[in-house]
Amino acid sequence: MSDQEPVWRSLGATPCWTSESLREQLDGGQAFRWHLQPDDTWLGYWGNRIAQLKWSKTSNLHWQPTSPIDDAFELELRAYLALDSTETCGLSDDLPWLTDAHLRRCMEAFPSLRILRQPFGETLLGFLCSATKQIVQIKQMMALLAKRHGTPYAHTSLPNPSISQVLPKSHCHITYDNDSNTPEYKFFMLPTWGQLAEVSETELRACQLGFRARYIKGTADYIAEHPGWLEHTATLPYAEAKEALCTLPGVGEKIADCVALFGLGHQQAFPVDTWMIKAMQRRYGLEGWTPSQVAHFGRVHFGAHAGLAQQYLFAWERAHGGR
DNA sequence: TACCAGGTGGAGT
DNA sequence: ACTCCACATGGT
Repeated sequence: MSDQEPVWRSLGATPCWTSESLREQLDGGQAFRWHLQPDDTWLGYWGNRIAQLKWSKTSNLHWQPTSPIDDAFELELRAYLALDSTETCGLSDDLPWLTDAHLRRCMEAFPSLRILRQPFGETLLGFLCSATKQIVQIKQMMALLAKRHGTPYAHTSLPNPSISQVLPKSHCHITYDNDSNTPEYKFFMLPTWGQLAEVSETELRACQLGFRARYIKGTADYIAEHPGWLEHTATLPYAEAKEALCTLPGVGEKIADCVALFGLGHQQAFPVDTWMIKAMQRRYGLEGWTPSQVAHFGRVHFGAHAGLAQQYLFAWERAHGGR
């Protein structure tokens, strides 16, 4: 299987996509489990899936599974990437770009940017790790948590063997067959909250979590003591889900909004981090506003899809640094 | 070397 | 209610 010619499957026409939009969607702070490979393909993990994505101007977006394909895989990928959402060429009618010149500029810079639909539990884990950390470091924490405390995927090879040569050792476990000396790779899912409850805080700290280890341990214990909490919270409307999330240790308004938006699909959530404070100062004149006030402004000004607007502003601000 | 990173919780006004 | 600060660690 490992020396088989890879077969790329088309995901169909995706208007106005760019490689920058795809990078921003996969690796711009929504998810922490997508890795750009030297051959310009993306390797990503979510739930019990691993997939590779490839974009080019001529052939648009293609993918290949890395586990045996089943009928549900492509549908799950399309749902995860929100390919069926209604944005066309970035100028979604859901957002007030007609009357907001800065928003329009951001949307034109990242056409077709979308909000991922990630599994709830792993979104919660990712953003519990996110406090005062850079995205590259959060990705490293996720990789370590998966490798040390997650469940290995059943298969041991990738369809594209060239990628295997350069995978960071922190992402996978490599063994060599005794006779042929061919490498075999093990890849790992993130630990579930049930699995995390069995891990000591000391072991968590060893995954470079720092003070966040206490929050993750506390959250794992809370969920273990409240069976069905995840499933129930996933059924709640935005305000109630956010309130429930904020009862967890280490989850305040910002992380609750990130989890509500990226993990529960609540499009009106408007997470406010340090970048968003800067953006709203510079671009909207909100000097001296508290994060809570900025979040309220965002939901009112941008409306039902405030979360998508927030992601455009976030992408723009990071791309333009101090300027 | 400082300063910053997709913050939160607790203590002291 | 608001301000200040500890909390760990690595990137720039």
